[in-house]
Amino acid sequence: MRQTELFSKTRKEVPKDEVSKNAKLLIKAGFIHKEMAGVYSFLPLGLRVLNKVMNVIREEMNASGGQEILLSALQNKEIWESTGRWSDKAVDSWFKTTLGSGGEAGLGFTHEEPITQMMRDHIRSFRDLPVYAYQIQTKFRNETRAKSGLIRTREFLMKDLYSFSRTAQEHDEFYKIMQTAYTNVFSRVGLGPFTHMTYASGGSFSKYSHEFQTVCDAGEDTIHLCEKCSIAVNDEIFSDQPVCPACGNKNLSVKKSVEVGNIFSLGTRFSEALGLKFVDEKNESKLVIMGSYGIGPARLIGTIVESFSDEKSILWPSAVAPFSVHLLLLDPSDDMARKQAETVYNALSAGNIEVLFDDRDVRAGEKFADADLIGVSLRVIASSRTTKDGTVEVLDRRSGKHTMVSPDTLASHINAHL
RNA sequence: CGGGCUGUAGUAUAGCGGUAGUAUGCUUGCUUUGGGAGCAAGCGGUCUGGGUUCGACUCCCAGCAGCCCGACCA
Repeated sequence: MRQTELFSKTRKEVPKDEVSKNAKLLIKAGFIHKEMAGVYSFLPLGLRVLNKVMNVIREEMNASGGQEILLSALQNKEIWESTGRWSDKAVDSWFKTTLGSGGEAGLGFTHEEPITQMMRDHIRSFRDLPVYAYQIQTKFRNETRAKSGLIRTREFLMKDLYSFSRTAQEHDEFYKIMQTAYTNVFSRVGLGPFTHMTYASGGSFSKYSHEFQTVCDAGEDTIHLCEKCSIAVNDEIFSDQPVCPACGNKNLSVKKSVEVGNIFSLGTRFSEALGLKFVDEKNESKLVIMGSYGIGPARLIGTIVESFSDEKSILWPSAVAPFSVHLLLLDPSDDMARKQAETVYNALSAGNIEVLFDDRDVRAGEKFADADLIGVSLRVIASSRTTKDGTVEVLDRRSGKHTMVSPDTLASHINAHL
């Protein structure tokens, strides 16, 4: 993509109402737009990152047997009444709205109820199970205090997968598959080294659940981490579970962290309330065993920025970078340099390498500053200097190494560094 | 939801009960061209509603919005 055609702008100063590093940088670099407190829109650059994150998640969910669906955001009050979760006392973060016809509807903050209800149409026999369905969809939670940029918002995307199993054993097997899938997701988006499976409260569903917590100063959670096992215990249950659940280590270190994912065993809480049953091999009617598994893709982006940036620049992990290469043309008025840059741009694009081409008529300093901010790790520079011997300069921001590369071998050089 | 703070050009800030200033941005021109360059001219502003006052951006009240601390986070 040519930067002259990118409508979003970088800015030198950030609006004073942003405090968190992730929101500051993402707004400064033109990835997101703040709509109101706790509500952000995605601009072209931000959407590219979001799509990459969502595709990583999709690939892992699909590989685990998940089938993608899309449930409605508007929620039927009656279904929620049958599980006791419609009242504002039970759930204080509901956004509710009045229908033109006079009734009430809610904007979904999660989807256990509607999917359980829906599955009654599709699950009858043990032959129909197990079922694993997921969606990536907008959730609404009326947080009394949004904060931390993309980490805690009122409207946010969530990948939520729901599992429907015949037996507790079948459920447990899938639960472990999800643990692996989640580990893969966080590892692929670059957060693996800082992300730890964490024992946590099961909320209203069960005694315990598992969270995936990324150690990060911007986090709102506190965990007790076993450095040996990379497993942690959430502070909320630490009094019940004061040692590492895997090795019994008592020397756990206290860390601030962001909850980037969680997985719950739901048992029959929802299948019972909504009557989701199946007939087993012996013609006996049984309740379906359920689980739910969530990841917030936008929160994940916020956490990635918190983890891989300084005050002036982002450095995206390559799997989620908006582009693979940022091509800078430094002397746009030099015909030779422009021609070289155009040739490189066309060649890389033809080789299916995603290139952001800074073809703007602005000074080198501004291009460098913007490129640092936007955060693509591989930078290719064409200028009146590089036309002299026909090579272009490649900077790998991760290592800080500059290399002069001939345009013929550029594509393979880049593929080797992605 | 309790407590606190703040609303001045697109953005960031200053100031004052009496014609609102600076930086940045944007427009135009000239000069520049490997780290947000320089000069010149121009564009653009007091959250909303009441009150006090001869006069309110400034003081008072309310509303709305935003931020911070705490509580909450299924």
